[in-house]
Order: sequence, then structure tokens, then C-alpha cells
Amino acid sequence: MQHNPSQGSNASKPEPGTQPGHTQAGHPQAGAGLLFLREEEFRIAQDKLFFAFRDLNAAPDAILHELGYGRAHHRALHWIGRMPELKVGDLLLILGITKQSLARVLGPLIREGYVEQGKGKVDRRQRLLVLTDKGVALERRLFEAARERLAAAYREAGGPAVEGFRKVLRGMTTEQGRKYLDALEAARSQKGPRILT
Amino acid sequence: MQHNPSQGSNASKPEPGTQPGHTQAGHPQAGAGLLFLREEEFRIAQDKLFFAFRDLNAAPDAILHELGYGRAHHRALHWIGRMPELKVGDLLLILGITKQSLARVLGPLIREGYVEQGKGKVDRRQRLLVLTDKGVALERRLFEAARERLAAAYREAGGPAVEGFRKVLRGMTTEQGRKYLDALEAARSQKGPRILT
DNA sequence: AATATATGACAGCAATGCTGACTTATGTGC
DNA sequence: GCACATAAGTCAGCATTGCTGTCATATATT
Repeated sequence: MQHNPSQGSNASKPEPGTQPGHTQAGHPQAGAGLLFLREEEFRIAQDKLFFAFRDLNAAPDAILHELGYGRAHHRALHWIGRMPELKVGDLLLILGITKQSLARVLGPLIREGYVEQGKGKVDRRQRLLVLTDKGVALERRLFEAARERLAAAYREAGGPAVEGFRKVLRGMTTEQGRKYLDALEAARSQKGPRILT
Repeated sequence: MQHNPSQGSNASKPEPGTQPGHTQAGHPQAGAGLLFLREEEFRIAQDKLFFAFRDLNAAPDAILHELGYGRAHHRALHWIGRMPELKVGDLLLILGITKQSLARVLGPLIREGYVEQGKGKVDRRQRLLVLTDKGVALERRLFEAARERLAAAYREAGGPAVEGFRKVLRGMTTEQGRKYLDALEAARSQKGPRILT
């Protein structure tokens, strides 16, 4: 995950050790077989989401750390890159944090020239966020750090699996989040295919 | 996400607002169509993983907050529940944090009777972690809070999609993480089916 | 007996959440 | 045009959860 050089005597042996893994936690008195099977499947989803998240963020985290930034900065860069001219209010809704928490992350990004804010045309109270060239470059660097892992996963799993992957993740997302996913998709139908064909 | 009652004047309108979503961030001069298509697919994975994670944790977070705990406590409870008699060292490797960070989370869980530690039989330096009844109950409560969302996702997406979902997530996981996933799977082949049939 | 390992504990620092309170600019309704 | 609402920013203080460094204790290993 992070930086764990030697120190006193922290964890060491990278061997997972033969864990029994009883999968206890529940099953008071069996009987409703299908119910428990279902439950185990949900727990598997949690297990795997945890590991995927952990391992996908490891490389970007290291880069961010060098720059004195953290994951919160990455999230902001990601979403501003994904939706240029994103309004501050939308970014808050996406991230699910308070204005004050965002400020601490966005402030430095703006001051150090990774993000710029324009005034809204329709509503001039709004600030529309965009990445500067420097911001695009950093976002790209972070993306490339995770890319290999993503590519390997897609390659190993194959096209149909990827489709299922996306379908399930969408299913776990609230209606609010889906609106943003849909907006991205709509943007793709306009601009994406043009590149391909 | 968290608790955001009214305060001064924070974010308000829950309307996503019609975001353009140019999907800029990159594409200097097009040409290698397939490459960029590929890139967009990876970015979609990041988008969706973010939302799924955000929305899946919202309900458990609220419960944890009531108890004065946080996500870190949830992660510990989850993994100890999944792998009873988990060694402290293994938990550290799974979570990817330092011993000192774990201590702050595990200490309270033990003191308040959610987790117990037994001495290792083979190596008596080891502490084997298990959930107490109280711990099982809390873990279950947290699980149930996320369950509905998981169930909806699996239902909407369907069996083959779920298979793909798991395959892709595994692909994003390092070899180290896969060992633990495999250990869980091995445990299932021993005990799981017995319940079903 | 010497050394290595598994765990625990103390101290201090950093990143990133939160709440509360207040300001400034701008839009809207009447 | 005035009253009120909304978008955004800012200051202050607190909590959670990471990190580093240092040291202690029990138990294996050689």
C-alpha cells in the first residue's frame, strides 16, 4: 500500500500463512441453504472489491506521496479530467464530501497550477473546474500507473467478463451516481466513436 | 456518504446538473483509435469502482459512526470474520497498513469485546484473532446494511455478469491478495456445499 | 547462548473527513 | 429594487486513520 521500509520490527514474512478460513461469522443454524449461499456470494464481492481497490491504488498513491498529495487529490483530478467544466457543486456531490473538505484538496491543486476555475456562463456564481496542461499531465501519470493492472485484468478476464463487471458495478451505484455515469456515456456517443471509425 | 445536516450553506441541490463531460484529459492528437478506446474503457472501470465503493460503504459507515468506529474497524471485523484464527501478521498483510495503525483499531475492538485473541498452537508468539458473539453480531449488522445494495446489483446484472465481475476483480488483485482469495475458496469447497446439499 | 521473529506499545506527525460560523457574489421572486 | 436563496470560499477546531521511529516482551531458531 504505502511506504513501509524497515522500522523497529513491523510485519515481515510476506507469506500468507496457511489460513484455515472457516468462513464462520454467521450460519447460526443452517437450513435455508440458498440463503447462505447467496450471502457467501455477497461476501465474496466485498472481499474482491477490497483487494482490487487496494492494489489498484498502490501505484498512484506512491506518486501522489512524492508530490505531497494524497488520494483525495487524485479523486479530484480524476473527476475534473473526466468532466471538464465540472461545477464545484457537482464535484461535491460526486465525491460525497463537504465543501470544507474539498477546499483543502482543491486549494493546493489550484494554487500549484493543476486545476483552473472559470466563471460559469449561465450562472456566474458557479466555478467551472478544468485541468491545466500540468494537471492533465499529472492525471495521466497517475492513470498510467494503474493502467497496467487494469489492462492485465481486462486481458485475463476477456470481453464478456468486462461487460459483466461493469454491469454489476453500476448495479451497486445509487441513482445519483448513475446520472453521472450516464452523462459520461452520453458524451462518449458524441465524441468517442468519431475517433475509432 | 456521511452525515451532512444543514450547516451554514453547504452543497444543496441534489441535481447533477447537465454536465457536458467532454472526456478531455488526454487525446493529444488522435490516430491510434484502438489505444484510446482502450484507455476510455479503463477509465470507465475507475469511474464505476469509485461509485460502487462509495455507495456500498455509505450504510455501514453510518452504523459505525454511531458506535464511534470507522471504516478501518469494519475492515478488521470483516477479515477476522472471514478468516477466523487469522494471525495478526496476516491481517496486516491483507490490510496493507502498519502494525501501529492496526493497533489503534484492533485495541478498542478487543477492549470492547468484539474480537478475542487466542495464542497460536504451533507458534505461541502468534495471536489468533476471532470474533466474539458480539463481534459476529456487529459484523452481521454491517453486512446486512450493505446487503440490499449487493443483492440488487447481482439481481439486475444476472449470473453471468456476476461471474465476469468476480473474474475482473481478481485480475486487478496482486498475487499476494489472490493467495488469500484462494484460501477462502478452498475453505468453501470443504464446508460450503455441505450446507447446500 | 545469540539472534531472529511476532506482537505490543508510546510518541509525534500528516492527510482527510466533519461541524459550526460567516462572507461575498450573484440569481430569483415579487 | 428589495428580500431572500444559492454557489462558492474561508477560518477554526476536532476525529479518524494512515505513517515514522523507538523500544519491550515472549518465544523460536540456530
